[in-house]
Amino acid sequence: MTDKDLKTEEKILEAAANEFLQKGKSGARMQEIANNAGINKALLHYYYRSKDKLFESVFTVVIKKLLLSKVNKIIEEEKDAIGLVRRFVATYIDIINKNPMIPFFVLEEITKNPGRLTNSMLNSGLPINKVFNLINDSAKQGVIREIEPQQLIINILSMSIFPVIGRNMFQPILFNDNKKAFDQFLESRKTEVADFIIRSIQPDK
Amino acid sequence: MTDKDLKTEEKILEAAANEFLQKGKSGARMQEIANNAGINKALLHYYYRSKDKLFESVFTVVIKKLLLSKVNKIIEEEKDAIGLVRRFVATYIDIINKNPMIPFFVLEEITKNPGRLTNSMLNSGLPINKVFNLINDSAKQGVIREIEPQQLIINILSMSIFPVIGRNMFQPILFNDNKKAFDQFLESRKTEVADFIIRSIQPDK
DNA sequence: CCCTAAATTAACCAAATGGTTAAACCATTA
DNA sequence: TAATGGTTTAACCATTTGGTTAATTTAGGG
Repeated sequence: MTDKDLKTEEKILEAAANEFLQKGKSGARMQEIANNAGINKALLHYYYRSKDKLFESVFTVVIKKLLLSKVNKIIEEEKDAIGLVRRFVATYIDIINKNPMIPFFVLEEITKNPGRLTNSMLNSGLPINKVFNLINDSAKQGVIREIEPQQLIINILSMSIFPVIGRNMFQPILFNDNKKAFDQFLESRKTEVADFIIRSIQPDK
Repeated sequence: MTDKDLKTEEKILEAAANEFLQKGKSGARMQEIANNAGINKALLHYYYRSKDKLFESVFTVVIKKLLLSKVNKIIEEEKDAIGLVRRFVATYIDIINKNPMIPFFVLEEITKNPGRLTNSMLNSGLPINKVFNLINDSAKQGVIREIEPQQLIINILSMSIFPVIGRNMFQPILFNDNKKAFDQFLESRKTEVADFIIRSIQPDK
């Protein structure tokens, strides 16, 4: 019982995640989720009462399980600004490459439904203050130049996330729609982006 | 007749743009568009046969009218890599700030419906080759360091576009949900981003 | 082996939604 | 002013869609 319970609930969540990630909240169809989970549609409502509730579950799982975990660890561990940039960029691009739908999915929901964040995600306690302090301290010690932490952080995130989100835009325009070339490009960015950033935050001599 | 024709068609297109920009293709409702245009729903189908056709019109207008025009001009005019970066970033961030919904709107459609690009947009003849050449030539002349044009271009676009797209994510997390502070932040990026980039592409001495 | 409670399904339902139709309206012009 | 053709509307329609209900199946414990 317990065994099959979990299996069914898990199957639903997985199918729902696929559907929501692919088509977004309003584009997703409960029937489709049921089909892909290999169950009757009524069972969806048996486990998760409504589409909204189901979405909520998927959203939480997707965010917590696939994004916040590794990131937090890196921030906690790394005490060196330059090293943090290197490790963060490499890890983050890697995570996103392996789950290319997630950033857009999260972005869509947060864009169309602001106020999502303040609750679950902000409480997830991502150690943003640590990053602020590290950037400021590193500047004071002359390891990097002075720079507003927000500017640096958003630059890093932008260059890590946006290329993947905008893949279907960039690949045709900048790579003749060559999938392999674009995959290589993304792979190379794990170090390229870090180098690009580090060059820019080198202290003025 | 002709006068009122255009007025109605225009009203529809405007209302449709608002609805599609706000809720996306699948979230948009024909009834809502009709309401906001102040007309009967049947009129929508009289002028634009279906939701798809209407969306198509909106999409084309939005892209051509609001994005490609100014950008092309800058690229055509500017012959200096550093100057191009400065002007492009300032202009682009400005355009996007004034139309913050557009990037996400375009992104959503292109993501969920790839193959959109190859037709209308790629034929719009944006002078991407000019940019490639300028970057390569500038590197050869020692004005900037060697860098893959794609890396540089995508870095520029990422840092210009993503902060606006991700506003509802960044504003709460990095700015205590202070709208004014974030507006100032975006404004300052018109020069900050250019500086950040230029520092990074300075030739190795 | 039977009883009970949870799991699962088939058949429905009501609301929403994109789309259609036939009639009314309005402006132009012959 | 009456005919004409484009414009606009009210009323419908068929389908889709999220959700419900009542009945059936399944599994485990006594």
